[in-house]
Order: sequence, then structure tokens, then C-alpha cells
Amino acid sequence: MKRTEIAKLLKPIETGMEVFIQGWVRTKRGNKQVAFIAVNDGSIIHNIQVVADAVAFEEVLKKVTTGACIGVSGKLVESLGQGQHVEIQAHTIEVYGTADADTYPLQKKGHSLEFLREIAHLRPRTNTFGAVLRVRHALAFAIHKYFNDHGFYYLHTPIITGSDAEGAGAMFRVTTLDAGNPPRKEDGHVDFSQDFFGKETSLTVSGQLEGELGALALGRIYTFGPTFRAENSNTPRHLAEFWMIEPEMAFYDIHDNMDLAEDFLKYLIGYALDHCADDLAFLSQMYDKELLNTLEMIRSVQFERLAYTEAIDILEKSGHTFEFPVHWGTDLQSEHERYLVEKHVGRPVILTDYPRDIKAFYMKQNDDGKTVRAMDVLFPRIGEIIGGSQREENYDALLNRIHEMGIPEKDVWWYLDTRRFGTAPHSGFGLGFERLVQFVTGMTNIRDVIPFPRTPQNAEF
RNA sequence: UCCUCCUUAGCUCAGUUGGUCAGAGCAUCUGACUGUUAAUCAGAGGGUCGCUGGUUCAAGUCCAGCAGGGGGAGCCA
Repeated sequence: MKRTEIAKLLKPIETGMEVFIQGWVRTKRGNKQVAFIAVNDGSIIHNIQVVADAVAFEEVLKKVTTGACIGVSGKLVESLGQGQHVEIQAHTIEVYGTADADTYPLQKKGHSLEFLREIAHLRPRTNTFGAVLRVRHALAFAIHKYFNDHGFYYLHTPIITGSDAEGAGAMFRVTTLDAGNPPRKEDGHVDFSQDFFGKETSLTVSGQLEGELGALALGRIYTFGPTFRAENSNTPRHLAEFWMIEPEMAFYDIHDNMDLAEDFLKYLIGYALDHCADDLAFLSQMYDKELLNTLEMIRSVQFERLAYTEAIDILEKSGHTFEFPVHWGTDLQSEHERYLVEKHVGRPVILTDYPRDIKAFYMKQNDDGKTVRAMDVLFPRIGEIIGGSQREENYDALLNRIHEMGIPEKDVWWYLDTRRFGTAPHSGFGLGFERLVQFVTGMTNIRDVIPFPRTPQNAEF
């Protein structure tokens, strides 16, 4: 008999037919006459209740413990008890895999997220991680759907890069050289010309520069892939390996860029609300009672757009005492962003036109000679969720900036070529995927929204 | 990397000014209960109180170092 997913059985359907389910036991309870087994197969957060005659199934029921994997055939009937509409009256129960109750780490109640991180190989079997991983999937799918529906092409930018001009922090080296005894040049430095690629290579910290190459040919592209930062960051918002979405659009100015970012985020949040209602309801109930309201608010409200200079003005006049004082020319601290978003505006904020000295070399320079056409989207609770800009398309202006910032021209000759040959105004932004999943699920630690988190001193599993 | 807090049974935690302080709930095992809802009720087993060293007549409790973890900051996505 063919397996039916539990999600299908829990939808309003007719009863009375024979069904077959396979899944993992969450709890078993009952008495000498009857046993109730809650089974979950990952297709939905809810369990289905299997009712078994305790006498007839006496032997097999001994092996049906929390965590065991079983297959059950039986009749789908309306439930006699409260708490569920339907249940399965078991005709056969097969145990595929037992789970010794003395050693199986997951129990019926009370596990901290910290403990579950230590057993990341088993935590997908919990309600919380089942919900988070289903939402994560839905968001990933929605990202591809949004871009596909809007005429963007999915561009695969390299994961191994020979460019260290991306300027986004420390990188992981990629090498096949013998770490204990690498070949050396006469001056004592490691001779990377003998390495696999004949030069120093690293894992990518951003696909943006390559993304621009795609946009200046295909019009609109996006990347969605793994990204690596070797920073020693120990926070609930950073991972050494994470996933990033980077759209890049020819003929978009900064306003088009902001319109896209706002519409994109609203679509993704709306998609999760529309497709993950059960999971979000569970997460809302368990972790953040305001979660659904917050998501609905973001979906419907218009984002506030402010220039950096205006934001500084607001902060200076706020009368609020900050740990770090604000003044024009410095980057905003977390506390400043939170004040703007949560206290002053009360909804998402897009900040634009930052001082050029605190932003990357590729950003379009404004005529005032002081600012660039950057745009950061700030969300409540998590701060910056998107960072982007209109790109500098003028060859001379870009080259000048590269010189000013001491970037070796030979490393970016190919990037500069796009401005030498058929340059075009264009824009783009980056969205940290896990930050998005964090926001949508209400998880406060980023390590709980990726199946196998990589952080300093931790690459288990 | 800096600041700060935490580490007691398989899990979640309580242990008041150092002196019956080795505890509770859940889990496990045994028994009871004709449909339960993280079932309930009764009983039992289970801990070198993170590790190392120190102070003291006496340390889970105080001090130091180390390890692991949480939160905040920086870096950023």
C-alpha cells in the first residue's frame, strides 16, 4: 500500500478508507486496553493519532517509544476523543527503527535551543526546527519564484574566487598545498604559483562584482548561494557560512532599487504568511506572541525613506542618550538603527545617501562630493536586513575611487572593463537569507534558522 | 576580539549569610487505570554539583586558572 503524507490526512477529507502512514513517534500513552501513538512525518507540524489495541499489539508496542520510526496501516476514522478530527485505527504496525529510551536525547518536553544546538543532527525532529526548516524552504522557493516571475535570471557566481577586492571582510583560503610544508619562494613567502589555481584563492564573501557582469549583459540577474566570512564574530546574528541573495539590475537607479527591495521583502513575508500558516502560528505561540502581527504590519505598511543626513538630524534632536554619540560621518550603531525603526518611525526604514568614506568603493558618488547612493533597509528587532546601492558606472570616477582606497587595479581590471565597454547605470543589493528567516520565524539566534550552523570553533555535523 | 552572565540527575531547573544541601518536575523502570491529548495516580533506580588548584575545622556555596555555553558590543548579511 502506498504511503499517504500526514499533511493530506489532516486536511478535511472523507473518512472510512484504509490508509498507510510512515513517520516518527512523538509520544505514546494509554492503558492496558488501548494505546495512543502520536506520529509525525515532517509533512506538517501536526501529528496524527494512531489508536492501537494494547492487547493485540502488546509486543510491538514495547518498541514503539518516543523517536522510533514506524509504518502504520489502518482505517482513517473520525476521532472519538477531543483534540483531533481524525485518527487511524491500526491494523498493522511495523517498527523500522527503534529509539532506546535511555539514550535517545529528545524527550517529550522541555528542551532548550542551546541544548538542541548540541544535537543538530536530531533537532530537525522537533516541532520548532520542523517549522523553521519548512519556513526556510518556503522562503527559498519564494525568492526564486519572485525573481523568475519578474524577469530576473538566476546567475551562478563562483564560490571559489581569486579576488580579494570584494572588501567584505576576512576570507577562508582555498588551497591544496601541504599546510605543514608549503613550497616557498626565495623571499620565504608561500609560493602560490604552485597551488591548484596558480594563485591565491578563497571562498567568496560576495557574488556582487560578478553579478554586475551578468546584469550588464542579461539586464536583471540574481544570485542565491553560500557565502563565507572568516570573521571572528560571536553573535546571534552572524555565521561563518551563510546564504545570500544578491539581485543586480541594469538601468535601475537608487529609487528603482528601493522600490524593488521593498516589494521583494513584502512578497517574501506575504508568501510565508500565506503558505506557512500552521508553522508560523506555532512559532508565534512558542516564541513571540507578536510575530504574526509584526509580519502582517510589514506586508501592508509603506517603508519610510530617509537620507542619512536627515537620520543623523533626527537622532541628534531626539533628546535620547545613546551609548555611542551620533554625528555626521560615522556609521550608525545598532542602538541608533533600533531607535529610528522602533521608536521614531515605527516601521521599516530605508536609509540612503551615506557618507562615502564609510561605504564601499563601487557605490555611485553623489554630486555633493560627500555622499554615495547607498541604501540600507532597516527592520525592527534585527536592524539592517538589506544593504545595497546604485553602482558607480562612470569609469573615471570609479577608477579614482579605487586608487583612493588603495585597491590594486590589476585585481579588478575585469570589473573596470564593464565601465570601459558599454557601461550603464545599474543597481543592486544583498539580502542575508538567514537574517530573513530569523525575522520571519521570530528565532532570536541565527544558529537556529540554518540546519548546520558554522561559527568560530564550531563545524560539528 | 572586548564586556557580562551561566555550567547541580538523561532534560528543565531549585539549592537563601559556607555547616543533614545532594533536591523537584519531566524522562526511564515497576504497578494501577476501557480513549488518552507534553494523560493521570502510586512506587523505584539515577548525580565525583564542568575541570584543575586554592582558602577554611568544613566548599555545590568563597577565590584563581582552564574548558564549554548564553547575552551585549565590534565586524557585517
